[in-house]
Amino acid sequence: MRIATWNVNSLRSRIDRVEALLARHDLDVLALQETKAREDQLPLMGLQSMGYEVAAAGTSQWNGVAIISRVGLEDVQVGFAGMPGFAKEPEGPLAAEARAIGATCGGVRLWSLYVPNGRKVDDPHYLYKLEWLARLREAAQAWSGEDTALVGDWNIAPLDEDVFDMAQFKTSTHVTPRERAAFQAFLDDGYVDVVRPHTPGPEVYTYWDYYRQRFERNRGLRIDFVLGSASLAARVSGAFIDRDERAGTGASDHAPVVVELS
DNA sequence: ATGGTCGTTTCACGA
Repeated sequence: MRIATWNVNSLRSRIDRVEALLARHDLDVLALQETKAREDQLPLMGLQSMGYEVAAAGTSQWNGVAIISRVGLEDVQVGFAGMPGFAKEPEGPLAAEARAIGATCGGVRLWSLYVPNGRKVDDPHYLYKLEWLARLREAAQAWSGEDTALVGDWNIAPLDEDVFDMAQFKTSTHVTPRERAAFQAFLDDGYVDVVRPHTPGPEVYTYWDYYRQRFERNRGLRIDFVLGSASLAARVSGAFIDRDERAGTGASDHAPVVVELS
């Protein structure tokens, strides 16, 4: 079975690329983030004709997650228990955000995750990000004994080598000790980064900003991950980052990450 | 400190 995750940065504007990606890598399951579409807006006919089912949640604006599968799509769940919303004002109402969708596909429990960006360290979104990750960790502890994959855009670069220039991130989110500790907590609970062992070499970026020709100059970040529970990690026979998908015009700013399971 | 580029039921905002 072959699974993948991709921050597509608008599913509607890149549906042709999604269909090509599924075919090119013979994918059984594809988790998407930043779909920027409500479920009723999705162009599904092409996917259905290819034999895939789709589960999605989101708005037309900037968030949204989806799972595309041809090996079953069961027990779909939008959000996890305890997932916080974001309050625009202190004590204000919590806005529900479509940042997580889970489903069982081919016997694997897969979660497509779009971790909050955090914006600036002194922004309320930063604490929201940390809270969101803490609640996800609590939920994920209950799933660690099964074949579980936590995949998506984590908006954290866990190691200095995951950043093209740490000096440029001195005051930025994505690299702060608290964010890195939040990521490490999943590893402490037994989840495994199943991609890194299969991508030797110092440059393993999955994201390059649209500004300043960052891809052409290979100035990127590694922020997209597939974390597997122990039993799932034992099934991983290969993995790669599809850099070619990021090249040229009309690309998402993220590259897909593909994992092969035996 | 600033600005650069995408995508969105866009002339502003989030990434």
